[in-house]
Amino acid sequence: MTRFSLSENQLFEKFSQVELDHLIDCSIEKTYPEDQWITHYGSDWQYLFLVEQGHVTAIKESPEGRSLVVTTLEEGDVFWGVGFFKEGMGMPVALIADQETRLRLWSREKLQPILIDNGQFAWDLTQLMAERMMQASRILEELAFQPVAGRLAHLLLAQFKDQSGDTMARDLTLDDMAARIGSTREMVCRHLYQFSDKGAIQINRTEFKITDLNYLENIADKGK
Amino acid sequence: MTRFSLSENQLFEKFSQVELDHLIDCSIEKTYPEDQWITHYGSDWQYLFLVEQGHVTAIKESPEGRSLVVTTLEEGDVFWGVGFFKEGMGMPVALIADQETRLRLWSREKLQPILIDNGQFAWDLTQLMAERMMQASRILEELAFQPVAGRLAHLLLAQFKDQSGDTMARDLTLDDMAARIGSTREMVCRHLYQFSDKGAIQINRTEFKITDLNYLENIADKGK
DNA sequence: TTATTTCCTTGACTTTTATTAAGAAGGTAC
DNA sequence: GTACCTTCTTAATAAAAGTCAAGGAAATAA
Repeated sequence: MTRFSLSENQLFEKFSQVELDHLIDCSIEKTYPEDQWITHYGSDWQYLFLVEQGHVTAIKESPEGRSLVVTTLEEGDVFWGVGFFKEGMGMPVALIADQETRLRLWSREKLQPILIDNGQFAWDLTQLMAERMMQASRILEELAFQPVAGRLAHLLLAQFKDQSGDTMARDLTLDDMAARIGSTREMVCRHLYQFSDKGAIQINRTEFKITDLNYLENIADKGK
Repeated sequence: MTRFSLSENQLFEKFSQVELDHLIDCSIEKTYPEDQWITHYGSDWQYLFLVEQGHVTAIKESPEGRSLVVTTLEEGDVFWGVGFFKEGMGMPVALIADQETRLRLWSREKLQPILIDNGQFAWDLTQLMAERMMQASRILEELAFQPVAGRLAHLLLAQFKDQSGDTMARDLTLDDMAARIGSTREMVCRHLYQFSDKGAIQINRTEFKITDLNYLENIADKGK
């Protein structure tokens, strides 16, 4: 049943089996069906968790209905609510299981004493936090300095660079892409066909292919 | 000479005098003249520091010459280069002393063993990091969902709300404001006079006054 | 004081992005 | 197959943001 075990994550690899067992004792295992909200924006959610199975999207939503996907969490990823660190701080994003997902959760209450007791563990956690901070920083930069075309080119490269030249099914909807770059489906559609006009990609209603990595990289690097 | 002492900062308040002395022994004190660059974007800068005196601006710059002020650090604030946590990670912002500034710096090398040894210290540091993450999150939200007018209104409120009704000197230049909200001086100027047309502020070349907090708050809350 | 520099203001114009609306293609359920 | 639903596509239009250019006010230096 376990798809992903604690010891495989960098954050837990330094623990002995006994310690791991204790950590598991302190944790809650919880399964979320597809499209279930794990926590909402603004809620005081005091957990740190490991994605043992499935897939989670962290998303910001504006009251006008626009949304921005900030990060996605895969099997083996560790994430947290800010409330885990500072009581009373509301979630800066909502978390949604976009497949059936199993999380292993630790409440602040249970884990904090262990962290304070184990400086190495706490230190390793700061490193994870630093990585997340860099992620946020990159998004910030794109949003501040890059036009939509650049952000879209970057997204295409990040997601499909390794399959460059292959014809792929369009598994991300226009809305998905728009949410990842902070724009609208229409803009994404238009820019995709613009890329196509320039020969950078080939695209139709259901599939597409990257034909000129170089061009996309140029577009993505504008403003960098 | 010391304007700000270690023990005044929340991060260090739990240490005994002996420990504080040791921390000071491990640190480097460095003074930067006005407008000096403390570190550049992208550099592998492995320090955590306390601002003992002066004022530091953390800024992102695009090659096209636009810039975005991400945060400002006052006396007593603690900040760090990402390299302090993860070797090889380049600074996501540049740091500039915008007055004569004295920092107390700890290299990763010197402080990491102390953190690993002292879980409480490491835990307290994670809290600071969580706060910074929230800051970044708020900027992200504004940039993604709020138009320039909203971001500007928010800036005015954040900076001058408490002096609402008073006539103030315009100490922030248009460029300063533009950099804080990710826009251009012309846009800022235009929106300021637009606010003035609506009776929300009074403004001339050298001074201004907030006359309708409510109006500004409405504008700032659009998209929230 | 005069010269010089920095900063503010404005209008005209361009570019980018978003909105609205309509229709078509593909997939799914019956 | 037909009806229905979702997603994609495109055009027209509007709104927002940015750029360029010019001129003027204030501050600073000589």
